[in-house]
Amino acid sequence: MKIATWNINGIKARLDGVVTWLEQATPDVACLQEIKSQDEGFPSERFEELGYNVAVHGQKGFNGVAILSKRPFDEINARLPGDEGDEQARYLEGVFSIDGGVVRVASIYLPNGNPTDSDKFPYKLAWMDRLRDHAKNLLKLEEPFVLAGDYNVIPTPDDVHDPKAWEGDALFRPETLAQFRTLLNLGLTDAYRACHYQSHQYTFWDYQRGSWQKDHGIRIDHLLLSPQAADRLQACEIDRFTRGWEKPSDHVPVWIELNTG
DNA sequence: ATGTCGATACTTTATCGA
Repeated sequence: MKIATWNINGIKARLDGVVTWLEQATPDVACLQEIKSQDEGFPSERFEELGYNVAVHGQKGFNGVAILSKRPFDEINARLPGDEGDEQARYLEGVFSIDGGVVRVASIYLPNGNPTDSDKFPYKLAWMDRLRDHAKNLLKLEEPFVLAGDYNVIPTPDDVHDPKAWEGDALFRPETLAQFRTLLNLGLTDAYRACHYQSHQYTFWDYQRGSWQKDHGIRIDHLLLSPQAADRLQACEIDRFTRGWEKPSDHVPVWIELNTG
């Protein structure tokens, strides 16, 4: 079972690219972030034509997450628990039947948090608290689950071209990295790190300053696996090639292959 | 210091968010 995540930076601007990638990569589940669309504006029909079931949690103009799945959804849960007043569309979870059980997949768009002297940074840290609490509850189910998305977290200096250049940024602040480690320390596995020892492998290159041409990237899109999912992990790869396409997203897809036998 | 995108609105240029 191939499960992918991709921050597409606007579905209206990226529809043709997403369709092309889906036809080439043929993921069973694709988690999308930053759709920047309301539910009713999301082009579900284009994906249904490709054989996908579609779940959308949208918002006008900003944020927004979706899940495309070749298997039917047994369950769909939108919104991260822990703050009823949070109106930002950043979390969507689907449950799918596999042979002998289920697999749960979440599409996550973790807050950016910049500038760090605004209320956006404490919002990011609080959101990470909520994600950790939610993950802790999911772990009690002892199911395979995958938390996939744009974490807006550079886990270590090995995941950025120039650590100095990102010093003080919300994606690389010590508080952010500590929160991310706390999440991992519940017993989750960073799928890419489990499959690759190479450092300086990126999933995002800024549109500015020729970042792509100079390979000045960061690794901020992650798939975190429960122990039951990690035991089934076969592969994890970054589809770098989409960054060289016409009208690219600033992020590229990351995917795993899970043995669901 | 700046460079780029995408979406939005009292749009045709500025603003915000990233």
